[in-house]
Amino acid sequence: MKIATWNVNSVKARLANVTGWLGATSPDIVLFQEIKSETASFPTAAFEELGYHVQAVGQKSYNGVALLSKLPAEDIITRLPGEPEDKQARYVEATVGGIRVASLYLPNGNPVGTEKYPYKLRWMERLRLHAATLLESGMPVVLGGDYNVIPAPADVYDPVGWAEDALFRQETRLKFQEILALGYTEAFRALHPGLTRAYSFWDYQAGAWPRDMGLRIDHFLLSPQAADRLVACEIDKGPRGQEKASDHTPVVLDLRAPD
DNA sequence: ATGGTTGTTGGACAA
Repeated sequence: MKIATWNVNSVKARLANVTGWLGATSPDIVLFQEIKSETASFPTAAFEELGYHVQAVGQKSYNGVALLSKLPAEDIITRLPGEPEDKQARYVEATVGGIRVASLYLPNGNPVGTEKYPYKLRWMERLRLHAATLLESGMPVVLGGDYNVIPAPADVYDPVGWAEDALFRQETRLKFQEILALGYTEAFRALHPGLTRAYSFWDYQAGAWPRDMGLRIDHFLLSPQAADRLVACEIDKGPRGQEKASDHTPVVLDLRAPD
């Protein structure tokens, strides 16, 4: 079972790149972030033609997530619990093929010192509480998406320069570690300990892509029942080098079939 | 080098 996560930075501006990659790669489940589309205007038909069921959760201009699946999605939720007044479209979760899977777009949090950073930390605490609840089900759980978290110095081209950024500062990394401490496995690092320059995002500015000035901020967190089935987790840098690329590139998880 | 780029939208904001 292949599951891909990809911050596409506008699904409409990226439609040719995205459908081309899906046609070639054919993941069973696809998690999008930053669709930048209202739910009603999401290009559902283009993905149905590729054989996917489509769950899109959008808003005007910003944010937005989607979950595509070759098998039907059941028991869908479209909000992260815990702050009902939060209307930002950042979360969708469903059961597909016996796996509880989420597409999440964690707040960026910059600039630190504005309301954006405490919002990020509150959102992370809500995710921690919900992730704990999900473990109680005993189902395999896969939480994939753009976490806007650089977990460790090896995951950023310039750790000193990024020390106080909302994606890397100590408080952010500790909160991410608290989620892992519940019993979740970060799939890519578990399979590639010590690997450097394995990035999933390169800014559009200042030649970040040709200079390989990247960040690893797109992750899969796996419950123990999902981690037991972990086969592979790879970053596909191909799409980032294409014309009209997103600033993120897809990460692909592979889980073996249950015993 | 107080810069640079992309997307939504139709100016300013988010990343």
